[in-house]
Amino acid sequence: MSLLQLAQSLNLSKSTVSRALNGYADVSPATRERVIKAAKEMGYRPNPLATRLAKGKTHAIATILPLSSSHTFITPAFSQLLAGACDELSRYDYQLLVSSLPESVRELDLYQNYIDGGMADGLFVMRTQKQDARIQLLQERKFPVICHGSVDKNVPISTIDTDNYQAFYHITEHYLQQGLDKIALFDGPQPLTLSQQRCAGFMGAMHAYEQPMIQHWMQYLQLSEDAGYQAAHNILQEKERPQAILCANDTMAIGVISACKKVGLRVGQDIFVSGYGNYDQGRYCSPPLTTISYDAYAVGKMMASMMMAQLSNPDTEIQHKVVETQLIVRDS
Amino acid sequence: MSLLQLAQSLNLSKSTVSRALNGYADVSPATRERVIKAAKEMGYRPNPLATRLAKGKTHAIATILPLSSSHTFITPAFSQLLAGACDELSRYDYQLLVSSLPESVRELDLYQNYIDGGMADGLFVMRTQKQDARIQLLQERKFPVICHGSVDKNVPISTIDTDNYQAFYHITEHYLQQGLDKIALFDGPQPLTLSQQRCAGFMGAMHAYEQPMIQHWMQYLQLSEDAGYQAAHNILQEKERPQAILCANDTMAIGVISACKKVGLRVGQDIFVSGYGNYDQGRYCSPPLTTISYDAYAVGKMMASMMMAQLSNPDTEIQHKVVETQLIVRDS
DNA sequence: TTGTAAGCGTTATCAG
DNA sequence: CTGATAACGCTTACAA
Repeated sequence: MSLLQLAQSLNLSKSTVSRALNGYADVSPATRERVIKAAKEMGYRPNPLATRLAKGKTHAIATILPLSSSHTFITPAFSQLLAGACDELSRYDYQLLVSSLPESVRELDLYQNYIDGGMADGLFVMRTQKQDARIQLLQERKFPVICHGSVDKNVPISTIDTDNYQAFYHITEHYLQQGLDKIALFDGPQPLTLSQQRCAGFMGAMHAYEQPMIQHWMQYLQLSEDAGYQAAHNILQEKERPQAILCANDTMAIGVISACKKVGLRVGQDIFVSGYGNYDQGRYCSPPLTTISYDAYAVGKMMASMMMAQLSNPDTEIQHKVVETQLIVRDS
Repeated sequence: MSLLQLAQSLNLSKSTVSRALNGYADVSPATRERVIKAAKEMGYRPNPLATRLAKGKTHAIATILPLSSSHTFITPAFSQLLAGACDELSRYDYQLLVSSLPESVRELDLYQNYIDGGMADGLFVMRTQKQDARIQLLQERKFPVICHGSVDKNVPISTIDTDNYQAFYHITEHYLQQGLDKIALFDGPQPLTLSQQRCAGFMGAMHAYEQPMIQHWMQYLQLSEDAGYQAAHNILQEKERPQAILCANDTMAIGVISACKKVGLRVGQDIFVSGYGNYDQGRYCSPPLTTISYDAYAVGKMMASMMMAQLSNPDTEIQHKVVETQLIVRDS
């Protein structure tokens, strides 16, 4: 059932029917009613492909999964974020296009594809980096983007992120106030802006409390259990060991806890460990993990609505949203 | 840069250029080479919307997230599955369309939308039910579908699922062989085919070992921690209590373990608990959870390739793939 | 208020 | 082998 068929069955032209259906003003109430009624009866559905071709909009926002080759898959936080984005987009009749990065494809090529491929009206970029080639590319081409993670001040792209600095300042302070001042930081991969902010938060607190920092206790690691295990295992061999280890996410913290147990330390007594993200795995590990929590679903929704705002009005002001985090103190 | 522009710059017609680019035979090698070279130089990219409109194919497969209103979000298994599907689809230049079910929308309406909305060439249906209205709808309209979960024998739709019967037969047998014969089954929601198969597997083993089953120890529950906790808490009040509780997934099992601890039972000694899915949360809970594992990423890939097969040839035989599971015995 | 006709960027059918 | 020309189904000036 196409627009043409519907129009013919009503003895009207395609344009009139189109206008009636799309709520344009210049169509008589009587006609409009007739059209709408017929459309409903005959079960007419506009072909979205045709609409989009005509309008030059795809009504889709794409995001590239940070996964699969590394076999780490989606973190719980990311899947909540996806759900939030999905829900919000659907309110605007937009779709979420999820694509993965196949082994054989270079990441930038995939972005390039989206830029001049016309498959999406905008892109969500996750986990920004300090000198992010993706951002640079997208911005040069003026492709609509919302980032999860910061970008350079002079780059006119809207972003959203948790308050990484504040979160790590806070948790550092938490341990310091308990008299634990020998603290290690197992940060995320160095290029990520979130890692740098967390590091800054940690150092900020250490400075404020006039605590010395031990260089090789501050490490940039992969966000994996294994990386956490290895690094902790190494450090804990030394004569002097930290009283607390702050990890960049819960997964890494789980690995650190294993290493602590391995060398006979009681987590929550001899040594303390914290994570980030408030994943299930941390809630149920032993001892339950002290962590930093935030509402990833809400972040996803926000990314979607920021995107919609930008698409509907390209002059929308750039904004950098900062999301509150919450320290969840458990037994670790 | 459109096809027309490219053609003009080469003094050729659109059709010739199109044919050259799409690898049709009836174009001279010289021309083809010239066209391909120019296309590359000028950075020509076909507009996918136009291609799809002309071809009548969207090159997208949709799936509807089982989530968000319930705020349970995506299970780890499901996100791995998504990643697998995504990866495989991309090899065929297909996209994965992820949509959620907004609060205000009826599930069937959303499916209806996909059927006559022309937004996707096929649909992945997850967690089939016994009398599944979605399946019925899709099948009536002959919409291409691959199901995760069984369907009625006479319904001509391809499916893939883990071997639920076998898995639960096996784990039941595992406990029985250890002399634990008072076993409870906390199954998933009754309408799900997977619940019924697991129940059958459990009963099969109990029969084979000539063990009586206790009716009210066999319950259909939500796949949530809370449901597990409540149900276990109730049952454990009674004078006679089970020696083992088989749960429909790891999340539920976590709840059951909490309840056991609450009433002072030592899991792994006084009572045993198992899950399904091999989620992280089970690997790290205390004691580590005995569970049933399978390769969800591979399942996703398979669903994608089954879909591709069906789309490329509608006469492809219906198949029902069964995926092996693996019993992972830990301390619970 | 309605209709005509020209796009949107491809593919596909037929002549030549 | 190549080129018109008509789809695909919709939107949108511009006329009437």
